Amino acid sequence: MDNKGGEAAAAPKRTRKSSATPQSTAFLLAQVGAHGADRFAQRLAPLRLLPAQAGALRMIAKGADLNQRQLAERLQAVPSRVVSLLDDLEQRGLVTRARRSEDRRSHALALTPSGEAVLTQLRGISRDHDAALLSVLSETEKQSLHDILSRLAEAHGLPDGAHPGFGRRRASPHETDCA
Amino acid sequence: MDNKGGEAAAAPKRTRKSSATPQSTAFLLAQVGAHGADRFAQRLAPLRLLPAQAGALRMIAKGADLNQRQLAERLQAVPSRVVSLLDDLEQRGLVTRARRSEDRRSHALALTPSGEAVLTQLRGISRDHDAALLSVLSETEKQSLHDILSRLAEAHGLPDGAHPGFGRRRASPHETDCA
DNA sequence: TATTGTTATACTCTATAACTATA
DNA sequence: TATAGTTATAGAGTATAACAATA
Repeated sequence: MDNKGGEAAAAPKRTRKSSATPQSTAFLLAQVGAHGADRFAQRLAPLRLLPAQAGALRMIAKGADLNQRQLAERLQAVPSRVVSLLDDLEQRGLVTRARRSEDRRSHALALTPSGEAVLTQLRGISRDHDAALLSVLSETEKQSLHDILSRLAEAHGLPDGAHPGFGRRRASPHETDCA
Repeated sequence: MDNKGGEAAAAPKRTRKSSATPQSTAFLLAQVGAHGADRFAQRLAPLRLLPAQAGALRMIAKGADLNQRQLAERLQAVPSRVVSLLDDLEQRGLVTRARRSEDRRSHALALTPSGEAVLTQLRGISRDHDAALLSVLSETEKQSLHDILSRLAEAHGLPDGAHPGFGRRRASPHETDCA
């Protein structure tokens, strides 16, 4: 409730300098990762986009003509969750659901021009977020971190672009800091 | 729903090799961090401990004679949440709440011998978890990753030992893989 | 009969705020 | 009157499973 808006805060309440027991790497990873995810969600808030919706837009842009089943799979979310995600995106004119002629059960998902525009904004936000989160690192360190994390993601079979958190909701009632 | 039990899975469904657009470092960080947190929660399940409870035990062990208000602060959780966390721990004889003589409003928290024993188990689990999560890295890389993450945690003022996820619940209905 | 998408129900969880007791 | 802890309530969000339509 104090430095909620600060990016690289200068006044932590309780520094970890004096910590006799150093935190485990896995804990730090989870801690920093979750913090970053929260900050990212806040950056997304002005666009009225959930992290999972941002992921959906990226997925749709990449793998053209996905149907909802496939999207759910790649997002690691249940189909009914994808429905509510897409209901919103479609209503706001960012995504279209088109019944396929071959198989009229399945919806081909595609971005509208507005959707593409939002995706572009999204990319900018991602870049800003990355830069802010890693600002204290040297270029070499950034590179090294990226390499290591890629290796870990691959080693653990984490599907490309699918956040475990996409399944969850993530939205504090009072996160209107940026808006 | 496929490689849920595998640690360093050998058969990812969708490798990230061919990914034309490399993931941002922040995304990878969140992705790997969340995955690790999930796995850790699973390791905790047999002990019937929530991640936040594990954090509470560690906090109580470290800062002796905390009261609930202080614990809530360090855990970045709301006081009422701490109550339910502790209700369980106390009922199971891992933690004691002792009314202070100086200020009878405040409860001095302490670990029982059973609580100490669980804490020891916890440390073992943490070590195992760390080793498993980082098994594909060289010693140099592990060191490098730890250093970088520590720097990031400090730069962003993340309080030592407090997970942003401690506020949330985290417990899928069907996570009885390990048990 | 199997599969895609949708809806609806039931459930879990969390925070807010009222409440009690101490100070 | 202010603070520590507790309780209760209300609100948000998810998954499960039933459903409708296609195949």
